Amino acid sequence: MAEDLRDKLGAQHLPLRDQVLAALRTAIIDGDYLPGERLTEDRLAEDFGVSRNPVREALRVAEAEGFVVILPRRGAVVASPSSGTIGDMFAVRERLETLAARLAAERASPADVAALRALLDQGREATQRQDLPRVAELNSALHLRILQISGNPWLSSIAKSLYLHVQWVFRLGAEQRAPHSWAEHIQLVDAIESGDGDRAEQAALAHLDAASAAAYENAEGGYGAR
Amino acid sequence: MAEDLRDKLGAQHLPLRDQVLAALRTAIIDGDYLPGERLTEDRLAEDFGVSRNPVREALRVAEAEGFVVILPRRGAVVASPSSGTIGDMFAVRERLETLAARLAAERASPADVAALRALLDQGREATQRQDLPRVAELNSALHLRILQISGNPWLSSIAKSLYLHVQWVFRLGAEQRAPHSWAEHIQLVDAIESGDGDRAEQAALAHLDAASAAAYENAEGGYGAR
DNA sequence: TCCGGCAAAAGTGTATACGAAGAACAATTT
DNA sequence: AAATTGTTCTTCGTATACACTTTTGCCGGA
Repeated sequence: MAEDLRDKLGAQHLPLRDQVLAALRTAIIDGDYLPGERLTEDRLAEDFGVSRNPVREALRVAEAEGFVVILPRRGAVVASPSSGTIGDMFAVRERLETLAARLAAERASPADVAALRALLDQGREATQRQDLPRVAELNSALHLRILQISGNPWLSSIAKSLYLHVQWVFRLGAEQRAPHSWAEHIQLVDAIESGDGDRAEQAALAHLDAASAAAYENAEGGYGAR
Repeated sequence: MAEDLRDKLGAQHLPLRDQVLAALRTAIIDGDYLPGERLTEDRLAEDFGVSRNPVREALRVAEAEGFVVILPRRGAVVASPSSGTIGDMFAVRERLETLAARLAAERASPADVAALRALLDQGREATQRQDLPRVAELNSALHLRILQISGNPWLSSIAKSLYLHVQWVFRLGAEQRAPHSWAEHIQLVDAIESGDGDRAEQAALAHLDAASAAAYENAEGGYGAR
């Protein structure tokens, strides 16, 4: 029997609450809902065209992820990513993504490396076309892929969440730096391909330091802290 | 992350969903709900004596935290912490908690150090009394306190979540090691008090390595990976 | 005008009910 | 024995109700 488990379970049905959560996240990241803005359940329910229950469940997860703050009997407000936390985020990313790079170097299969190279090529091409949104997208894809190759689920899920917040804090500023950082990406993938964990970790560190420095420059124009 | 608004006014309520979530977490960690066990909403609602709504919201968060897996239209089952992830968890903890130790060393106020010393004393006392549960509790309290002193909210919240999972995977085994590890704790606090980041990081690393080694020994008797 | 208090409004927290649809399992038929 | 059908369980989304809390806005009085 060639029947797989994959569509055995109703896997293509995605619950409304997940759609609401995704929509809520992107709305917050894109700035449609501004930090400090009050998010009443009724309002969200109306915005997304659903009832209160899916909204409530999405809100609880969004709270756990740090996108909103829920005050008892007062409701939810969009969290305020004070620019002071940029340093905190990068400190954690530095620890986590360097580990990911090391593990990826030690475990990457040829197919994994090929996938990374493909992303690299697309990134170079998109950079030439000045397609900034696409570059940013590929940038995320590359890093996420490395996380995945590392094979450590904790690393992967934690860093993924961090990534969303990084994008939130300086949503456009980072895009402008992305082309510049592409050379560092090549170094990183080269190091991973070599299988040298130390070298990969070093390359990741260099990349993050550069990104961190750029982030601080762009941070000035960001949101004020509440 | 930590909004001061939270404890500003009238925040002593503690919504039911939070109580349910806490109860659910501890029930899973304590093994009252075993991995793979099916958790229907009605059943949980009855177990905790509440309606389905708080249960649903708690389940979504528990899913985000990795304690349960929710299959669309099938319901929630307790996640299976295969012992193979022990190494993954420790790899991440090593990166994170060493950073926490370093930051704590750099930022700890005298009051912070005093609080750590107090925990240390209580720990020594509890160890003499052979009060294992209390020792385990103080062990958690100490590490959590260091996380908090580090002042990095991301570090704190991520590591806190990891901690719960670590306790889950080898819930009793770790308790038996706890007395043995107390000497390492003293080294760690000493290093933090000295303000020497490198030394604190080193002490944290030594502690985690020892804990990791002990964990692997105890892991054999744990759950089988389903 | 400004202040204090009081009452209405808004909004969350919780419970309950109901219909729809998917998934699993049992029974029946071929 | 295999396939089909039917039943049951459960989630999913919706709707409604109500208690309680916080907020707001109004009103009268100084």
